[in-house]
Amino acid sequence: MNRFRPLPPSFYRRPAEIVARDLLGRYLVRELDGERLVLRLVEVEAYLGAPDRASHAWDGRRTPRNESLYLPGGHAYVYFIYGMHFCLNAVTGEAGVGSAVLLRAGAPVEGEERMAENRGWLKKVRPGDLAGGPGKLCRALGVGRELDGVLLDRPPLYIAKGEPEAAEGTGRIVASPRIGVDYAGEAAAWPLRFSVAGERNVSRPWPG
DNA sequence: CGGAAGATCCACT
DNA sequence: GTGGATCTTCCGA
Repeated sequence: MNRFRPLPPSFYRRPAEIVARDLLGRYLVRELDGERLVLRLVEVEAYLGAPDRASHAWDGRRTPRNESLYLPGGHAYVYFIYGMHFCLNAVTGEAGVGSAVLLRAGAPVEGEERMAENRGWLKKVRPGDLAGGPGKLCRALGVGRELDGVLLDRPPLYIAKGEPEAAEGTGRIVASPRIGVDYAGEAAAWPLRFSVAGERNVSRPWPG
């Protein structure tokens, strides 16, 4: 049987924080030039949409850049940030909500060599840091603007069942405040960053 | 219209 | 710990 069967769109049509936890341990699969690149998701963040000041959809904001954030759950939202980097999200909930899960870090499962090549000028590819951060993750997988708005249930980009952490209970899942959102008032403290305890392939250590 | 800052990362001190 | 890369959006003049 296929180890990399995609999750259906219905998986994503739930609240972002539920989907975020459920995504930990899943396989993020990218097919690139006939090659299969696979990361096991170890760090994600939930963004809640209009009520969440840290979200690109805060207060219902709509711009050309974030348009795909309002698609139905199960689509990709890829955006360009700091004039340098792409970030990949899985849109969650129903169409028009604007909630999503940012895929922050993954551990290599397949295609590690190619992913290291993709990193290119984002060099310093050290063990445990191949995709340890949202910009690095996109760079490693060759994810760019052309994948903004695609459905995540088929090649060339999908998320497969993998080895979900949530299925083991919450013992291995750590919740903490999101990274780089200090400007977001109360929302900055919401514990919407989720990572796998003990994983070294994360963007930053855990608090405490 | 201009300046500032951002869901980032790297090089250097 | 600081500065730079330089796209996109926001806000004040």
